[in-house]
Amino acid sequence: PRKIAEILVARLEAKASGVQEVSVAGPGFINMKLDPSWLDRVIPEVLAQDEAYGRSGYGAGHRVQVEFVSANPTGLPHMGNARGAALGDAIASLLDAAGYQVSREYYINDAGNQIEKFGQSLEARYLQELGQDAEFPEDGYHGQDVTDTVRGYIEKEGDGLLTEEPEKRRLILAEYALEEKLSHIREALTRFGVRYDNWFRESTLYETGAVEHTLEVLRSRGYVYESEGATWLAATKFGEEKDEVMIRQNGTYTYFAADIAYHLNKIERGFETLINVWGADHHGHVARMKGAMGALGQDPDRLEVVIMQLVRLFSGGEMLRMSKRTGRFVTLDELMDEVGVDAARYFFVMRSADSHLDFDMDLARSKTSDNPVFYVQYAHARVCSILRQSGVPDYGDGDVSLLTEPAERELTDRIARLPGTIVLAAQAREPHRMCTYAHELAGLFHSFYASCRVLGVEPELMKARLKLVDATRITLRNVLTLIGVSAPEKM
RNA sequence: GCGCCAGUAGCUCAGUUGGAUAGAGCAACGGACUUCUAAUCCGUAGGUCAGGGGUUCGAAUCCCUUCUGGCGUGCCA
Repeated sequence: PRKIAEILVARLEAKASGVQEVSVAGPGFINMKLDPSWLDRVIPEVLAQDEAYGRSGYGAGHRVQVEFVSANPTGLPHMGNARGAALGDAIASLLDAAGYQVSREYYINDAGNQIEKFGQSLEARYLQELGQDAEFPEDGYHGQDVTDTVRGYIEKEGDGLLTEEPEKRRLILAEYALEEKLSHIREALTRFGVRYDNWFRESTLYETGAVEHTLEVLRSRGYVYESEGATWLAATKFGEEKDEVMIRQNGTYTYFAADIAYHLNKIERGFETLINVWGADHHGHVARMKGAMGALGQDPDRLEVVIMQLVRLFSGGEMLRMSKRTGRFVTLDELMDEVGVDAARYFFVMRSADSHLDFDMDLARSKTSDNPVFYVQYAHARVCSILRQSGVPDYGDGDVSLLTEPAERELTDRIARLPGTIVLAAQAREPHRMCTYAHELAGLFHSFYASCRVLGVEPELMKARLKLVDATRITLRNVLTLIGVSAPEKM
């Protein structure tokens, strides 16, 4: 390889393209050293683009839908949902910045079995609250929030349901609770900084006949059969270990049947790529969902599922279990109260999705340097402080070629890498890379700060450095915005 | 049993898709505030990349295998 490299280098005419020097190194690498003036183009461009800096047209308007959180509206969003929210939103933002046309969606499971269970739980609490003897379903929702909801209902609507048909009673209570939960979920996610383009209700798939239609499509393609009183999907035909029930013996559709209809619906709405962010407890669903796409005659690769490993919550050195069933879990709201939105979002995005996340509440709660989000935010605050105190009304004519210190060059170099980093992170659907980038950029700025004074140096150099500082501000802010973390001007 | 994810410094984790001497943050140790925010910086120390085979010029990264932990393997969602 070295000899080949030498032959190539001898024939390269690099000077014309801004390359200062070409050399062979190591086992046969061809190193091209850019002309120092190459970096001088960076800062003016960043200042000119401002909020658009980092964005690119890489995705060429390709239509992508990101579906995330989609927590059952039978409870409040918990830590796992919070990770999904931070992750999904950041992935969507990354794709948007990389030039894709992105739509964020929340799938509301307002139909099916769990709603039935929800109704039973509500009914039991309702009766109990009104002094009746009612048995609480074993696999019901044990959370205190169910009782709270019921109390609120009684306060508003009274005890009229005592005389209602049980089935209708459950339906009324479930509908009431569903809307209440849903509005809490919206509020919590809004507070968390997440905005959805669409909230999609599972129930509409039944109302519009989409589920039946989907089943017909599958049937016509030879993937459906009847057995033991149930209707099955021949999943083994597309490589699954066993077939799956679509319609139960009791005539109701399974979650899987509705989910296939939902994904067909997404395709029909014109999304070219579908990205779902799911918890690890759903990973068994991935292969059969992709297989079902194929069975529908769609390209399975259009569906991508980002699986995130579960969150373990530690407080006071003790691990807390999270379960809606037992009702013992930390809600997204409680998390935001405890550690704030910025720390929470940074913590969730910081780690790659396929690592387990041990969320240390005590650490996130602490406002000390142990907390990595402060390191990055502090860099931004320092930047703003310099700009605020500079007293220089206009440094637009600053000459950035005066920036020759190693710390200045390294900082500029890293600033220049934002657009490429965003594209790579978007391609890989890995927003944690942006945290790594932000942390490195902040570190380079802190080093620069320690070795190069800005204010009070001779005027021409000061103006050049103010430009660099301003470009750092823009870059830090744009990265933080991308992951949903604020960029404070003072700390 | 089978499948997915993980195993990298004392701890928590990165590692740009197979490249050059494996990097950060905490924790430890030693330095730096008359000057733009010390929530910072500079330095020192810390490694059998879980173990073992293999692929090749070259492996933390790919393949096989063993071990450990988590999750899944429902006519639940």
